[in-house]
Amino acid sequence: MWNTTVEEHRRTVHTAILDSTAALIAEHGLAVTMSQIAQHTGIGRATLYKYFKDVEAIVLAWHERQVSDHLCQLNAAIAECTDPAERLRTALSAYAGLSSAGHSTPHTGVEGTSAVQTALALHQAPHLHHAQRHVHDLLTEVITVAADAGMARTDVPPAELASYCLHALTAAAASPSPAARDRLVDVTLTGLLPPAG
Amino acid sequence: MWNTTVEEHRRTVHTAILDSTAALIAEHGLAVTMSQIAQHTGIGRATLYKYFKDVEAIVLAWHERQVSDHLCQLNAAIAECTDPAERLRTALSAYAGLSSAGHSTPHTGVEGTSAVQTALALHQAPHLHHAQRHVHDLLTEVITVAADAGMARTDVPPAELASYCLHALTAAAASPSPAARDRLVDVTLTGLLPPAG
DNA sequence: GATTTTGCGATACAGGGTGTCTATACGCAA
DNA sequence: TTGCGTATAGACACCCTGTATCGCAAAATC
Repeated sequence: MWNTTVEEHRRTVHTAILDSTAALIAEHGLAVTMSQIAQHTGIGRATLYKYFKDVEAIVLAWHERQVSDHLCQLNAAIAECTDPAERLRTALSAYAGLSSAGHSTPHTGVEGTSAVQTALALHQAPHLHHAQRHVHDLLTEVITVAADAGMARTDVPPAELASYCLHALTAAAASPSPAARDRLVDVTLTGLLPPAG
Repeated sequence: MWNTTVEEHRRTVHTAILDSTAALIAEHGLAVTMSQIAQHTGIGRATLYKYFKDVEAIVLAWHERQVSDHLCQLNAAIAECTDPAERLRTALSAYAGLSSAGHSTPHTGVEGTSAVQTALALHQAPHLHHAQRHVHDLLTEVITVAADAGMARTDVPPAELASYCLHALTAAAASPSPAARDRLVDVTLTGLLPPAG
């Protein structure tokens, strides 16, 4: 496992731990032990404690990495869009796809993140995790731009609208059908429209 | 603790276990042990195993009871309404209030159920729990009636709309402000309207 | 190339949670 | 009152945890 330098080795082990944890969670659920993670990663159990304090820290780090990836994909998806309305729809559609991504590819060990996210939220309810907050901020910005262009309602704070979207789109995890996902995005998008009359 | 008959005693202990578990979860999060539950309930740890197989079974039973109560409150709330549109708004508003109920009254030990619900969903993803499905069915029926009356869109299956509502309204847990909750209900309700044009 | 530094694996230990077995005490029916 | 079913608590072995320690290998430095 020793590649070149020390720091790179630590980075390799770090990601290997996160990958192993993801695979174990996908197989056995949230009831993962430090022993299982160490054994699956191929390192000593005591060594694992040099990298992470406990299981929760590992799961949290893994979730953080997942959401960071989602954030990058979201940024990439809306980068090409110039029209505020299209940017908004693209963002929602991309997030809906990410929400249901885990269920379609269980082999990769990428479970749905929403369950873990809310499970962890019990302990750290007050402040959302960094990456998750970044996603919220990104969507808030997109909605604000759309609202300035008259494409979204202004009687509700954009931050609340973003929270509404993020929660509503998690329903995409229940139905992996792409058509259903499109319908969900459409319905969610309708909720953002200014009240008629 | 022995009241009258045996069966009633078992029922008393059963509810006492669920109450203790709720209190412990509200205080320590999901990391609850059988030992803690037994000690807090005032019974032997081995006795606890006669009532429930493991912690997950207890949490699941508690969640089932919570959702059942929610279902009753929903039914009571919409019972007085005759107009389909008002029935729909009342149902959504009531559910939004229930979603954020736990955070305002931590003393009662009634934590927010959404986090536990999705955390448990990791293990039993395919089939929702009985009571939760009942809530979904109830909302589906309300939406169907509203759609028949022309108050809701018909291009999306009512079941999907119900799922959309249930997920979107869980955003109410983030902001305990009643005004924000009303805005959320309004936005969610807008998503149910038929597409303009 | 030798020395120092650092990371790593293995082992051992105490503390606590888990699951099960068994003996005791009590309600209940005959 | 006697026997049966049942609830209950104590006890046992097992596993996980968190930490401390030791020896080894490899990197970093001189």
